[in-house]
Amino acid sequence: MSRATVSRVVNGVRNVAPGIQQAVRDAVARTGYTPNQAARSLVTRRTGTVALVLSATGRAFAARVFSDPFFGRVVDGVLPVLRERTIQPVMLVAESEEARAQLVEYLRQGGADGALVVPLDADDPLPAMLVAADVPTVLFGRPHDSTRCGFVDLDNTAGARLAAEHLWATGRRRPATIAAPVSAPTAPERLDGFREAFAARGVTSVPVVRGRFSVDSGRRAMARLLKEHPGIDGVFAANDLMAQGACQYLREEGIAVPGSVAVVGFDDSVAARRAQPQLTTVRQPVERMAAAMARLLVEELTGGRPESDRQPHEPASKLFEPVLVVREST
Amino acid sequence: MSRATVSRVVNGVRNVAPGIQQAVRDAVARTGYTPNQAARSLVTRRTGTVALVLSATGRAFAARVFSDPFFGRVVDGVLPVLRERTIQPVMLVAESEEARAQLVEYLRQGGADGALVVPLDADDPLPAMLVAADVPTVLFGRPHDSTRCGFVDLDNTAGARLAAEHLWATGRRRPATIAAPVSAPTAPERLDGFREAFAARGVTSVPVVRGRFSVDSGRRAMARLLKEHPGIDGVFAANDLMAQGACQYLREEGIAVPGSVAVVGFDDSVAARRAQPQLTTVRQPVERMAAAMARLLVEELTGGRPESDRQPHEPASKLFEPVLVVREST
DNA sequence: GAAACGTGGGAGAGCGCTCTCCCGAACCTT
DNA sequence: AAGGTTCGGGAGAGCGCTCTCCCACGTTTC
Repeated sequence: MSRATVSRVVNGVRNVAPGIQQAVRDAVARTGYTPNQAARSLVTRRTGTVALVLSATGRAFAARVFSDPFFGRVVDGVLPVLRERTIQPVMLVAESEEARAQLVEYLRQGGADGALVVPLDADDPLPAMLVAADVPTVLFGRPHDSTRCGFVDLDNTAGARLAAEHLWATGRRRPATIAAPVSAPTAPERLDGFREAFAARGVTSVPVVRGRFSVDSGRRAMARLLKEHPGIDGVFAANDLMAQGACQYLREEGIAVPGSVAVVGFDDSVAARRAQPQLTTVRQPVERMAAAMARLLVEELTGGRPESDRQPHEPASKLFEPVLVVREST
Repeated sequence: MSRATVSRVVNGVRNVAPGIQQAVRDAVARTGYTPNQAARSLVTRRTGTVALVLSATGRAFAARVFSDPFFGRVVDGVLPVLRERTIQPVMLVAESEEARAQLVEYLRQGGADGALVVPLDADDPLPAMLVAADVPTVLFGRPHDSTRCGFVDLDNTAGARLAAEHLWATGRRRPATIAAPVSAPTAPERLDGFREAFAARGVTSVPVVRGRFSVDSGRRAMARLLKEHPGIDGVFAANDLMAQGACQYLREEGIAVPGSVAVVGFDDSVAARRAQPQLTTVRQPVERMAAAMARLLVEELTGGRPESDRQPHEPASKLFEPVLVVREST
């Protein structure tokens, strides 16, 4: 029997007589034969693999990533989409500049067919590097520079506006906000959206303290806010973890939530439900966004580009709308 | 110029005249040439890649993994070791039975040179599957069955004993423990170690409630413990997150920590320092253990086995001793 | 000055697959 | 019954590297 026939059976291409098919399968099972991935991708120019890249500069890498439920949600969203298509998901991390270079090299050498990138900093150079290296790439969050690649994004401005309008509607007139770190991609939108919505209603001064997305930083931010602006009656935090921290601090200080101060979070992560009180928050459908991101990439990969008309790129993207979820903290 | 010369320059093997070397480098830079990884591994039978595998059965996969600082510490420990040797780390997850099968297939086809496995359940079949598939494997935690492969482990019994002895030494005579989920690999050792140490001192009845490694489950466990055994004066939790939850609950109920009830955690993760009060805890050097795990695998991979004397396996392993860290909660 | 040696570079054989031909046999069609 | 049309299977050419020969040239040695 020829290699060709075996190949046909294994890959399920063309017709092979059932008898022969069975014979091949038996032989495969008997000998424990495994096709060599390297040889296969050498000719197919495919690895059947997609990289999920987590990019964060600076230290305390793991602490940043593995304490926030956010990335877990991304993983949860991406996995089913890839599994369903029998694409092997591999997670890559770029925790330093060297790591980033190594990673780009790995991908351009064909380590994976494409990359799903979750940048944790707005000025992350990785997306641009990948696009320059001709790696099919889809981002979580709009690319900040002119990098032309696919992405999914949330209308963060609208989300922040939702929070502001809700606080306004429930009678809060002395708002403050615990903003994201300046480096965060979503920081400006969530901050400005909140401020502008209040400005439009005549409230021009909104105290801002930056947090670092953690529960702890939320506590500290709340403490500072309260010290510098004792009259505050409504707080919008740029994620649920910080909102949770704010609530903890307020209650410890004997300040009623939502009685005296209302708190709105962002994301609607598990933390929002787990917090005491349960958080009113702006829902970001992370899992759905991540799934969409994976689908976008898969389409680009299988997009049947007939070799010739490979446009420089035609970045597809998808936008999501936030929704306000009202619970106990407002 | 021949391909061979280029290959020699790129891989830095043998002597190549400096002039020629420069010429090659220039050409590479100019044309943006990138060697094809697939072709290379086809002949070298190496990918230059090591997989860090996270295996967890059951649902809420991401929630389990990305909310506990534990896995982040493993990553932090593994990365430097691999980076230093320019081995590309790829993280793989086995979140379902299918995923597990797919993953094993991927690795035996040569998707990576070896696997570092962190099983979250004691009865995880993955390690055995990998060993059966001839994938060089090193585990975090002693293999539960007769799987012959390398591993690193902590003396969990000794750790639990440390906690017990400390509680005893500080005058606690009515201990209780918030144990790990039955499925956790470390559950029996940490539980039995604690009980036996007290039994040796004449305290035979130690109430046990199972938690799920989360802050929340720690709170609930503490609540139940207190309700069913109001006299408790010392609690040992199987990880810091649960200890933190226990402290939170106790303080909310107006019970002084460590005044009325002392609390000891396990791991010495960031959560221990962040908790209020700061946790007395049994230190598990996760980063060092993870680094050792990576080194063990690298040695097995580069271990110069001269092809012929490939023993069935000679599993190397390394054991670590826990240390008690006394802070404010006792 | 000839033989021995070392050193840099080319030729070419694979690595293990996939995939395009191509050919023989069986099945229709008129 | 002769031609055309499937259909199943084999042969063999690569995919892009690495690595072992092997050869040509310069350098040393007696």
